Amino acid sequence: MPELPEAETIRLKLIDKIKGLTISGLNIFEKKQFIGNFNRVIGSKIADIQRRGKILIIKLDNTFNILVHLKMSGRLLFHAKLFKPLKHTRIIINFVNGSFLEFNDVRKFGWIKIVDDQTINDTEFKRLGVEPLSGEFTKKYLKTILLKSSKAIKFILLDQEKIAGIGNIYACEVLFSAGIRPNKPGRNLSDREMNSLHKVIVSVLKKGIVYGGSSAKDGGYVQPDGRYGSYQEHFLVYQREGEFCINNCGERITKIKMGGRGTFYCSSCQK
DNA sequence: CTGCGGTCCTGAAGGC
DNA sequence: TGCCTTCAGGACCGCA
Repeated sequence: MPELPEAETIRLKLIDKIKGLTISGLNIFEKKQFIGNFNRVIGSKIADIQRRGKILIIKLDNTFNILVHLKMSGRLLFHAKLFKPLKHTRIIINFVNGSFLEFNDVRKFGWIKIVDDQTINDTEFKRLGVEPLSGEFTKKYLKTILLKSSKAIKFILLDQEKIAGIGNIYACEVLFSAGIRPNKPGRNLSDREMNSLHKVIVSVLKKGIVYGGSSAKDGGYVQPDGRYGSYQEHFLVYQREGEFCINNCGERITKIKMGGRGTFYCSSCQK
């Protein structure tokens, strides 16, 4: 499912393809997934693509932005020409040069929103926490949010109001790399564990970007050209239930449910 | 305020 | 073969 590394990969791969293109029109096949006034974007040019957490921000040359959240099964695909809508194509953004951007989403959880700059600053991102790959995400910040919460560390990592961009896959991978049990209360982490956690949040997310994101077994994520990411080949615990831990501790990977989400960890290496 | 569980949605997979 | 159940899960909503 698209988390920060997947959204960032899409941003990096899409920017050269669509920057400078003029929008000629939109096809909206699933109304519930489109929010805002599409007239605001017709005739405007793509100025830039940015990202906030898991949300892509396609900035236009006026004061408007196209926000995209892919949720679990969303895909953003670029087609140079002659694109025919597929079964799960929900929205198409057409460019005057004949190319298209396709928003495809099997489960219909994702959305596209048209918002102006003011709305972005005042409401849209107001409740999002710090960017984990920015200078704002310091050890001090992490320690502060952890010490304030008695919630399980995994829930804190998934809380977009604290840190923006971590989803279920990267939360599992981060906690394994930090040697911390997913259900350990945030405020019970030792100073050493907090330092380790800070370090691996950054390194695991960066690694996800290097590998072009993760196209997990059940996931819908692909890059804008339709190709898979390869981070799933480097999963240490996610979807590895019953397999031996890579640390050769002799233990097998355990799967539990936390908040209805699959949670994978090594009961020997994660304390 | 917190925390918990239901909801949305579809297709794949498993059970009988 | 075919039908039914379960599972995947981010964000939001309502309730205790």
